[in-house]
Amino acid sequence: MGSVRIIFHVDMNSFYASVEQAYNPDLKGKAVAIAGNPKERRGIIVTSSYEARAKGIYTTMNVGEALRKCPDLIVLPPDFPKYRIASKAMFSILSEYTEIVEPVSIDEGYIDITALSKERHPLELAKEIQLRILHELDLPCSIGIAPNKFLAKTASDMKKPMGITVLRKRDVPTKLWPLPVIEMHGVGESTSKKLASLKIYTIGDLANANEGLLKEELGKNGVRLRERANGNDVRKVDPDSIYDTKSVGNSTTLPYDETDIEKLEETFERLADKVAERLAVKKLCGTTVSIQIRDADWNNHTRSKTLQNPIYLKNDICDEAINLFHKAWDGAPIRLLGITVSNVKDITNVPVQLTFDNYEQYAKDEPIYDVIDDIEKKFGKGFIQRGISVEKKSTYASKTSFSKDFLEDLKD
DNA sequence: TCTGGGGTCCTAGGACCC
DNA sequence: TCTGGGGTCCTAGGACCC
Repeated sequence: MGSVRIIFHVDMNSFYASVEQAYNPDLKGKAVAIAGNPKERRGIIVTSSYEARAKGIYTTMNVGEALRKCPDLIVLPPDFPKYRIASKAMFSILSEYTEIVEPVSIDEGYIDITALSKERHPLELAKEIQLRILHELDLPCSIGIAPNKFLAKTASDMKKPMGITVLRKRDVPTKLWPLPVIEMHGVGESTSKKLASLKIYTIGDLANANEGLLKEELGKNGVRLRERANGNDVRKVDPDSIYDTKSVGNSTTLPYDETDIEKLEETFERLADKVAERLAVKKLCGTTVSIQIRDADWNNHTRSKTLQNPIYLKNDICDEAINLFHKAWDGAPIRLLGITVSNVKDITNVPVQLTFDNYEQYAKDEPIYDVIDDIEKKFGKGFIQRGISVEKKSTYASKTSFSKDFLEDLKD
């Protein structure tokens, strides 16, 4: 039999607000909220201190509304560099105890302390970690202790702020089953409605529901949720999960619903610039470009295109995005635009994409050099802009990289 | 309560290949 | 000749989480 694991879920309490309060003690004990962009319509509350929550402030609330409800609310813009520093410090405390640390987001993570638990009582360990984070970083957190990720996560949610909760598998029928099914992580509004139509209202109903029925109505997610409702979850704590990014995107809600194509194209420029920048930081490139369009009625549309060769440059991303946009847009006012690059790979494992400026230094010893020469003889120096790729012992020209004229010419 | 921006995972249909 | 089954990739949309 596989032995029982012991997993902690560490969840920082109202993280952004707590970090602000830690940096500026004047904010302690006060109603503090972090809002996306306090002056524009996109200004919504992202996090708020417990003092603010007590006055009816909640996440996603509009800033104007929040201020009406709580006039002395201190609204701050987010300061991500600050939060990242606090986050790193928190995870570095966790990694003093074990290497099996999995950051889930900036303010929460799992650790597997099964091995450590031979020497130390898990509850004592949790108390120590919680107090260290409080004393060294001035930040409150809640910790869930359980034999798997789902139960640990559920447990950390049960007591906030500064809670420590143990949730054993044998506690599931008494502590979880009576709760409405929407309380479960992984069940949102849509799933809970679907479940209600199947007369499944509580987590207990879900745990004891017919598996075939769930599979039929909700696909594999239904089966998985049923497992979780029974307290089962075999997912490992994976320290490497943060290193495999699947996509990089950026989106923005426009100041007002927009129909002006120039403004929209400018927006795509900015989005592409940010995506390119963030890809560069992560040393990634990708083959699929998607755009997201949200109209005034909150209807979302996506369009995507998968290319032959991965891209990462701002202009390449922007061109693809604008092309997709023109194919999809019917002229209706637009509320939000987004660009995402997916199917990403590490840029160092990908054939070098040459530009006119750098091809000489890369191509010197490669057969591609002759090809470039030939092309330049035919079309003049400066014709090649990008898209000659060099791989060990093989060369190819990217389809998407040359002008139409050039492709026409190749036909004969 | 009329809603930001970052993501992940899943599904279903169609194209295409063997 | 109009007919199987399996697998992979692409696209669009949806659900969920923080």
